Amino acid sequence: MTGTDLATLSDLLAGPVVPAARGLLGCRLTGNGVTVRITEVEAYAGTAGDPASHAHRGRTARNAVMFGPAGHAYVYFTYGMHWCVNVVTGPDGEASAVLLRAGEVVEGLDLARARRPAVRRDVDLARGPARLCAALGIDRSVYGADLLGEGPVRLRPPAAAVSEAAVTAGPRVGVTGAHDVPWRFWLAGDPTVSAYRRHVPRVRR
DNA sequence: GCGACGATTTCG
DNA sequence: GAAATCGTCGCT
Repeated sequence: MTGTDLATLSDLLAGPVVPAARGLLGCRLTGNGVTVRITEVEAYAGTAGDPASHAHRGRTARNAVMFGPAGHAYVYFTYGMHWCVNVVTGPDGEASAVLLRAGEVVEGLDLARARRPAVRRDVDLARGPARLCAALGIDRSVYGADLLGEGPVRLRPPAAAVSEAAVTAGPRVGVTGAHDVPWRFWLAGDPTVSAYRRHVPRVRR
């Protein structure tokens, strides 16, 4: 993402998911008084051949917003306690999206600390998709919101341009399949990037 | 209607 | 290493 205006960002998000994911690095996401600079993302394709995507088996009530226009928030609840947020990408009718996995808190530090009482180091405030949502106060109410609009949760272009050389790619975290697809992107060396963990199936009892 | 499991985090 | 905790989706 080298452009600095909202229209450029909007156009990028309406295109293919991988460039959109790369372009989201460095963007700023503000949620309820806390702003993060996005440092780690993952791309998810729609129904076409990405078994890790929530839209892989087609449209449901939960993933419906993924099939809509780009720039809206796909928020989902997981593990019975955590929220995660995606930015919908691609043309209307195609269900691709980018999971926001981590960010650096650049505004509202005290508020973020209050929302994440267990955290000791500031770099951990939004280091992980559910942590990022907790720090920004994102929950079900944000589902479907236009992030390029003027709501309580807003996505804006980078304050400073992010060079392609600063971006590293690797396999996505925690997904059940498609370990060979390098669709996780992060800013190399940034301390707020989350740790890589392979998917581990839960043990039944 | 029922049950397995998850794009996770935290604590021991 | 394992618990916490519940919405979602496919059907055991």
